[in-house]
Amino acid sequence: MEAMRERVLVVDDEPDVRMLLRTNLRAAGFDVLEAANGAEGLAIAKHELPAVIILDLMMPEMSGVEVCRALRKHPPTSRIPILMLTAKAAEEEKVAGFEVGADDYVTKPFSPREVVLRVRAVARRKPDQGVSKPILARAGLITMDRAEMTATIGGKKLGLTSTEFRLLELLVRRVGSIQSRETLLSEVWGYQANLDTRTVDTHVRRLREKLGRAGRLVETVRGSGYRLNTTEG
Amino acid sequence: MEAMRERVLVVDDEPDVRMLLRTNLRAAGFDVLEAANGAEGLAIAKHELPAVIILDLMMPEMSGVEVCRALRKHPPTSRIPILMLTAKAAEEEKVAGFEVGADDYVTKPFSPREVVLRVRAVARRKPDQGVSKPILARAGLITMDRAEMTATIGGKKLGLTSTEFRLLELLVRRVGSIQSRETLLSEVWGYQANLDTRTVDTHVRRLREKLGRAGRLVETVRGSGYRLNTTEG
DNA sequence: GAATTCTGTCACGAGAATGTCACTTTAGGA
DNA sequence: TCCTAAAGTGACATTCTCGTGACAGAATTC
Repeated sequence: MEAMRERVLVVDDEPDVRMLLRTNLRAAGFDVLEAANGAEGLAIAKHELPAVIILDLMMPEMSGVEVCRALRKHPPTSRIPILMLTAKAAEEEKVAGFEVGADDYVTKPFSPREVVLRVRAVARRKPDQGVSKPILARAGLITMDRAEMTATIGGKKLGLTSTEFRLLELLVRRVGSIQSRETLLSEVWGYQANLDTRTVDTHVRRLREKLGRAGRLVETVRGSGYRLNTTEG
Repeated sequence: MEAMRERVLVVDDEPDVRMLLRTNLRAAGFDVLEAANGAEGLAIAKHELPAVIILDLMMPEMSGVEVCRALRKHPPTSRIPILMLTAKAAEEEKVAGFEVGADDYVTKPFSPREVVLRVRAVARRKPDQGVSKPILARAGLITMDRAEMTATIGGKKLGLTSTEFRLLELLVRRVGSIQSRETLLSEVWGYQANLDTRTVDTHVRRLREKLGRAGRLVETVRGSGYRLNTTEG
C-alpha cells in the first residue's frame, strides 16, 4: 500500500514561502505541516513530532533561535533535525543558529530544489538519533533508552539523574574515542555553559559509582579526557 | 466480513453545502447524518456518536467553535475527530479552531474530493483513540474504558474527573515512556492551552490520591516529567 | 439561585541535583 | 626516587524541582 510519508514542519511567517515549500516538499513525497509563527510552530512540533523542522530565523515575536532553543531543551523534540532559513548569509546569524543547535542552513532566496535536497539529507541522518522509535545504543552490557531515560547494565536499571544520563549517553554513542572535558561540557551541558572543567570529573565520579563494577569501563585518559571502553582492562 | 459503514455528521446551515457533502460522502461509502445548526448538530452528535463530524465554523446562533468546545468537553463525544469548514483561510480562525480541538481544516470553497480524502484520513486515525468501540487499555491492573469514561483498578471503579481521566489515559497509552509536562499539557489540555506547567503536578497529585496504593505507579522523573510504570518499585 | 464540584494557581517547605572547592592520591617524566 | 601536574574524593552551598495544602473562580448540579 502506501509507504509512510515523513512529516516536515515548516515554520515561517510568510505565506508565500510556506506555499513554495509546501508544494515542493509534497512533490518530493513529504507530508507537510505548517505554522505561521514561532509559538504555533513550537506547539505543533511538540504535538506532532515531525521528522524534520524548517525554521525561519527572522520572525516577529518569537524568533527562530528562540524556537530552536525551546525545542532543544526537552526530550521528545530535542533531537529533531532543524533546517534554518536565514534572510542573509550573515556569518553572525549562522553562528547564532548553530549555537542553539540547528543542523543545516539555507539562505533566502533559496532554490526549492536545494531545500528538498537538504531536508532529505538531514532526515536521512535521523536513524542515528531517532525520535519516535526509542533508540537502543549499546556499549558492552550497557543499554540506553532515551524515550524512557533509562540506562541498564546487565538488565538492571540504573537510577541516573538527567545529567548523568546525558553524560553516559554521549560516551556510549562515541564508544572508544576520547572525549575531552571541553567537548563533554559543551555537548552534555550545552553551548554556553560556563562551567569549571573539573565539574566533569565530579560527574564522572558519580557516574562510575552508579555503574558499580562497570565503572571501570569509563577510562581516564590522562591529560586528554575520558573514554568509554567496551572491554574491561 | 461486511464492513460497517462509518457515519459522518455534517453540520452546516447552508443546504447547498450539505447536499454537496452528502452526495460525495455517500458515494465514498459513508453514511451521512445532517444538522442545519449548531444546537441540532450537538444533539445528534451526542445521540448518534458518528465516526467523524464536519463542522462549519460560521453559523448563526451557535458557532462551530462553540459546538466544538461543547463536544470536546464530555466523554462520549470528546474524541470524535472534527473537520472544520472555514469561509476564509484566516489565520486567526485557524488558531481559534485548533485551540478548541479541531483535527483538520478545509477552507471554502472546497473541492468535495478533498473533503472526502480528509475525512478518510481523520477517520483512519481513529484506531488510536477509538470512540464507538470501547478500547480497553491496560497498564498493570488499570483498565480504561473511554466510551464510559471509567477507569478501574483491580476491578474497582475510580471516580475520576474528565481531566484526570484524560491524564491517566495518556499515561496508560504510553506506559513506560516519560511524558514531559509540556507534552501532557498539549495532549491532555489541548493545543495552545496556556497553563502553568505546575498545573500538571496538581492533577498528578489528585490522580495519585484516587489511585490509592497504585499511585506509586505514576513515577516522577525529576527534571523530565512523569511516567507510568507497570511494576511497582 | 444556591450548593457543590472541578480547575488552575500560588506559596511554602523538603529533598534532590548540581557545581565548586579543598584536600588527597596517583601517574609518569626527570 | 622524587616532584609536579592531573585526577579522585568528600564535603558543602546553592539552586531546582516537586509535593502539598489552601484558595478563588468557573462550571455543574440540584
